[in-house]
Amino acid sequence: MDVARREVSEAGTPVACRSCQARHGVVCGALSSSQLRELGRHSLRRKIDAGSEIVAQGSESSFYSNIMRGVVKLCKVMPDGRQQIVGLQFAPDFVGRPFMRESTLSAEAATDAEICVFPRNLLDRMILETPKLQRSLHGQALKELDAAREWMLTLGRRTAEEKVASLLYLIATHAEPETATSTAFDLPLSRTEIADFLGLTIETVSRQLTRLRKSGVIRIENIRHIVVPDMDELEKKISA
Amino acid sequence: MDVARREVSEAGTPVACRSCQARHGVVCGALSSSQLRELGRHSLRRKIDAGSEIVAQGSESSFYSNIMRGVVKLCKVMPDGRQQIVGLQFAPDFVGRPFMRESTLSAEAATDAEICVFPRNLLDRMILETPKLQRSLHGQALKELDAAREWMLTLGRRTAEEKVASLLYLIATHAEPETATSTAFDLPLSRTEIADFLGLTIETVSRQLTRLRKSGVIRIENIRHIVVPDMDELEKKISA
DNA sequence: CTTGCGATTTGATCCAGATCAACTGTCCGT
DNA sequence: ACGGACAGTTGATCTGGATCAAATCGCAAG
Repeated sequence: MDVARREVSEAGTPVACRSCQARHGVVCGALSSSQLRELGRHSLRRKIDAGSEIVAQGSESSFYSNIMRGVVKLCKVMPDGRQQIVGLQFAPDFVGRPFMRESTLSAEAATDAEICVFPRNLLDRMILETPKLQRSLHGQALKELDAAREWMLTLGRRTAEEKVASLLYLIATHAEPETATSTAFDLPLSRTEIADFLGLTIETVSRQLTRLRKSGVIRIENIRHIVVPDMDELEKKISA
Repeated sequence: MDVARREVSEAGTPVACRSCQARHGVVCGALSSSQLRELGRHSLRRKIDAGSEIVAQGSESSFYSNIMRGVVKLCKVMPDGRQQIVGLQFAPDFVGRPFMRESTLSAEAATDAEICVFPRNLLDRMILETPKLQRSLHGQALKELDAAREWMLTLGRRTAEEKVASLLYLIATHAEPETATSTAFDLPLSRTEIADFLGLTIETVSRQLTRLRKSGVIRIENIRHIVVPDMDELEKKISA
């Protein structure tokens, strides 16, 4: 038994995979102690710089991960370069597409992040053996599906101002308490990324942001930090 | 044993739920004979007219269904009436949202359809008891998630012409062989529904359709029937 | 402190798609 | 055959957001 693992067990915390340790994600929470130990033996905690790719679109990835800290964006790009962010993931979400070899999208760290990486083969086997894990991942897939469909409404039918308000609301709601209260938070995305998430250009994102600022719904403390004095006012801007 | 069920067993086909019979969906294919018999005892085959609602947005539905025939559209509507279709489902897809009481979207028959309806409680129990079923539904959820994200790219980044071409391609690819070859098919959606799926107005849908017709990519045999002489040409219009 | 460079904001103009308004089927029921 | 009610098409015009073009900000390197 190596040092890192012994430390965890001896500390009295539940035996966890070596790299996730106490911070259980969608995966670790559904495993038995022995599975956790086995997964831990083959997993690796990795720091990822903002902007670097975790999985490339069209590639065959041989691993899955759990987000331990930070924000991950899921992107699709067209051959001519047009880009659409199709999802944001926060700790402790699972990143990967079970039951499919090739990824149809890329996963990229939006902020500096830490992820727990484990081998695809091993987890695929565990999913088959562990109904509770299957259930857990099924649950996350359904949650992501709900979010994707909600965003389809935003993309297809909301105005630019409503789109920007929707994004701010999403971030305010999902950002980690460490970096945010419900009324102030750091934007994990650049203006370009916001535009690619909302199906807009950076110019209209910028304009709508100053519009919301001038109407008193938000304060822009600095380029990445937003204060929302009254969440109800923000919610009204979404008109839903 | 009632007549309908005896007929099925005696015909030598695998014992199936009474109403689905030989046409197994995502659910029936994953159950044991005895489960199939139990589910069959509590399920009901229903004919649904085009346009009528299967599940209402915001309601607590006490049943799930399997599509046996026809096309079902999943809709979201905003308080002011703006509407977005967030998915199309074809036989033998499963309709419902496991693990959640209240539906965040409505499911409505786009064409005349037949569905196999079964009680929520019973299926929820079976999911818990039957890893294979969980796996099957997990698979469908992931498939829908992929489709939703692909459509997010369409909604956010494609032009009106590309959107309409994307829709035609989707229908050509998914329509049932009975009503379609790869190059000719019936549209399961009205112009209004197409507009609500693509985030456009009916007028631009109509204009882009005649544009595609005039450029020779499609023929409009009648308002609901499309012929695609060369699928590659259609695919080019999607630019992806 | 200055310079340089990428990110953001702001301004001026353009245009794809929305809106408004006829017009044309098509399919009823009488 | 006729009329009326929809569903779809086509045309004219308008506009929200895109595009093009400068500022301005922020910040790291010298």
